[in-house]
Amino acid sequence: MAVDDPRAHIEQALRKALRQLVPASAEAPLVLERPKQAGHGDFSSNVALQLAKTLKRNPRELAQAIAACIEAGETIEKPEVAGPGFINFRLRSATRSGVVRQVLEAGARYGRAAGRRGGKVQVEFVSANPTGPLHVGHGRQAALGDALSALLEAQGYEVTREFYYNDAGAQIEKLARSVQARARGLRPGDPGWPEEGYAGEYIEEIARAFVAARGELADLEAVRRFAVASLRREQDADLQAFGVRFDVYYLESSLYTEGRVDEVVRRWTGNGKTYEKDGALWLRTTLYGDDKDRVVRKSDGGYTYFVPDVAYHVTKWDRGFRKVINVQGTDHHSTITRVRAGLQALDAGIPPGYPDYLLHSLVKVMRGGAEVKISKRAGSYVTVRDLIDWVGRDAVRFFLVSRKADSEFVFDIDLALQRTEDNPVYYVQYAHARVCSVFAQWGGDAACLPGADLALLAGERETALVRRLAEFPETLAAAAAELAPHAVAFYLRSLAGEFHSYYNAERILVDDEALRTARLALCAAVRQTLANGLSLLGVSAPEKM
RNA sequence: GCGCCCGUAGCUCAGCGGAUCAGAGUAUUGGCCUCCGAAGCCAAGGGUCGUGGGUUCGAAUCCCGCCGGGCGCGCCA
Repeated sequence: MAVDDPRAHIEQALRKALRQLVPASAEAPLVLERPKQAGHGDFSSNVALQLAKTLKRNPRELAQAIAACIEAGETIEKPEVAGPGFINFRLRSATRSGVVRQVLEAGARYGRAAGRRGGKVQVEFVSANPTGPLHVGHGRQAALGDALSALLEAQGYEVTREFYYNDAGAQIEKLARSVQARARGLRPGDPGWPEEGYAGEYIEEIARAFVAARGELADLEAVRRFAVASLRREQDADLQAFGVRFDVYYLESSLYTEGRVDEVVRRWTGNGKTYEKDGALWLRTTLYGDDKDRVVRKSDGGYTYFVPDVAYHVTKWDRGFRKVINVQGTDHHSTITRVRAGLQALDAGIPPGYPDYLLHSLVKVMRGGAEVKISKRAGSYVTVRDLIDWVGRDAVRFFLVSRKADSEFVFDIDLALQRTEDNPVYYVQYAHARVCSVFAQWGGDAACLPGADLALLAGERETALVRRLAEFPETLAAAAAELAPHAVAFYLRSLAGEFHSYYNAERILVDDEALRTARLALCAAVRQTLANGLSLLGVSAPEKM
């Protein structure tokens, strides 16, 4: 019986060879890579290249010496030396295809880091002000944040998804005044229209609803409550339609009412980290890498926004989150240094790199060859709801998470509208539906699949598929560690592509029972892996399309 | 001006703590359904990896300069 973990097997063999040959360097770190080219085997080690310099030996000869120490067995073939000194390992086909059985046994758990405890993690994302509907930038954040959360859960973390609601402050004040003015019949730009008021149509809708509910227009506080409640409802409905749920909604106003903002300032001052200048209170953030000190309390007595921001992060720490990831737009990157500095200045033992950030570039929406400007204040922007209505939730989620977070995103509405079938999500979903269709056609009992003779899966395309399946767990681990959910989308694209090729080249439901069973087992493993990956991205895995 | 990020095929983008990548999709062109779903497959053309240096046995990948683009540089949030 071949081993279940070929990587560990090869590492052991390699380590043993090193101890024999170069005892002094035998404990050097071993990195086994997956060669990109199929001809280079299943695993590759560059250890000879790494050691060549310190040992002052020819890398290729060293590699050959190491390879000569490793014998072929039932798990691997005899390793080969290639290029400047790589040692390439090729698995026996039964070893390689053993992953099929692992997938079938693990089911929905395949790809997850079994038995690992990562501790508590909080992922904060979206955190939109309740001053308007969610725009496509929020959509990107929702897709990224939710996928990242799922990835971290798969790595054994206990994840809390959190939405920080700014329900206090000037933006909300502006919202209330805008609604009030609108209800009084004013339009944006009219004399008496509030400074930088919100001009979107939703303001008028809220104003009409407020009047219809017989609200007292002169009561600005009542208008504020009504407008905030109304927009929160709308945002919640949009998020629900997007398939994103939050565990905690944290209200900024509670930081004030619970005295947490004052407490932060007291501690800074008590630690001697503040000073008075020009009638304001300043924090010495330059002690922690900021390029200038920051105002804490303005000369008018109010706090600057970053104080509640720090107070909020203190609650994260106090709630026991030692790992926190904030998903935000790159336009917020300057706040990173400030928030971290504010936390440092508390002398509370919070590490300098706390919290982590996943920053994403803005989404540029193109329509009719022109950019649609995204701006809350302008009021004319594409909303998450628009995107969902146009191309469907699955396509929006997959698309928005298919790109590196820090690359600028061009979302072509016309393309999405006219050619939805070009969206890569359908390609992946189609592979899943195809497998389902094969099984429907077959109509047999899937219980026989785990007993399939997997050594029969030795064809070129079967080898490629099986290798790809084996990469899934490490792909997820890397994506989680690098905060890079897009890697999952690219992986699924590749897996689906290899399945489509296989499907077109080979018939699954052949007459030979043993071969048919083996191929069905492979298909079942592909289906399971596709479903697991899509699930992480919040995308459905349909049986029919 | 300063800081961070980004320049890879016509277009949209992967690859980037060196070596075993010049890559994917799309678009263009040509093939493949009497046979498990053609929303698919196979094949072809298409790029000095912005540019100029540097380090190395080896650079799309690391370092520096320049050019081009994005985002920040408030006693706004």
